[in-house]
Amino acid sequence: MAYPQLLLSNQLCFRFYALERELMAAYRPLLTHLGLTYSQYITMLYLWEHEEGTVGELCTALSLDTGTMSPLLKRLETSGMIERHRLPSDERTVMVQLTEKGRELEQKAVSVPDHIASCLLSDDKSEQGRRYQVLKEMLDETLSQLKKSRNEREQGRQ
Amino acid sequence: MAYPQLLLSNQLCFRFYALERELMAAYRPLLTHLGLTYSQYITMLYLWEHEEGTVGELCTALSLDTGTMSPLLKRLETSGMIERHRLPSDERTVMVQLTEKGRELEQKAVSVPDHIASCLLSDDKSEQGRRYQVLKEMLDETLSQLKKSRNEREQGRQ
DNA sequence: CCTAATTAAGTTGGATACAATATAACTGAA
DNA sequence: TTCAGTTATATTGTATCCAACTTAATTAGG
Repeated sequence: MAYPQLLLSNQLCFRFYALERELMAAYRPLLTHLGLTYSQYITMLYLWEHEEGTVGELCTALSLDTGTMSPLLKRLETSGMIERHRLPSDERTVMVQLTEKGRELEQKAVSVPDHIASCLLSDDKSEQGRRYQVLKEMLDETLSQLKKSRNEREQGRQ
Repeated sequence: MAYPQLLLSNQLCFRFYALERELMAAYRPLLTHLGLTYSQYITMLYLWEHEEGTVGELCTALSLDTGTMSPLLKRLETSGMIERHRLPSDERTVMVQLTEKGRELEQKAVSVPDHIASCLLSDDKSEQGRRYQVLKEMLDETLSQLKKSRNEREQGRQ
């Protein structure tokens, strides 16, 4: 091969790409049991934490586009987990709120993180907690660096 | 909040999810310039490395389903990057090969990894290489652990 | 030799993602 | 006051993803 930087096995990014899908595969059976997809699940995580939020706040918190969020919320509403109401003070803004059914789902979701953790951690549990923490920090750093690069890129285009 | 394990900010998985999409956003303008999406790009990476491969080999190498791969290859064929031929020795198997146009695209792709690296690394370049290596290893470990868990899960179901 | 099981790709259907566009509501400057 | 610009959300179009199913070809057991 003429270009070692083009080898799949050398690529950090392919690891992220593959890992993300493998993670989703780990979540899928657990979340299917709750009647959720992963993006619906993190939307519910936000709502369990904040009780309510506008579409814009959800988009910002989950780094998702309205083109993803709007139909997703429509499906969550159809399945009875949330309600949507336009604010009387500003009819453009849509407030998303948990229904009783949506609130109750939290109980069934409590075991999900532990189950996922057991898929992520090796049988040898020693040192795992610390590695977990180090990995978290590296991901945060990488993510903020990527966002910084994107901002600079988008500034440059204007 | 009653359940700290359900806080978005505590979740390792949400970091992976967000990071993967931020990475794709970094690739998008570069790859659009080549007329590729990310999954088409890694398909080309495989082919630049191996010159050819069956649909099954590509699915295995990229951890993708035929339901993703078949239409993707159809689009790469339409855009003139690859050709597909069924093997005379086994008419079920489809061999994917680079066209001349597909081969030539490699030259234009050479700069992509460096560009992405510059988005990933902070301005302070000291120690970055080592951290990069540590991160790679942690991702590999995590990925193989996830695959192991999935195998055990699928074994258990049979 | 023949059919049942297996294998390799392709297709279909549902749900993301995101760019680009549309729509409706709000804001502000002349 | 009015309308040009902005803002918040929704919609449309293209491309993934994956589960489930289909089709065609090969293999293997009787």
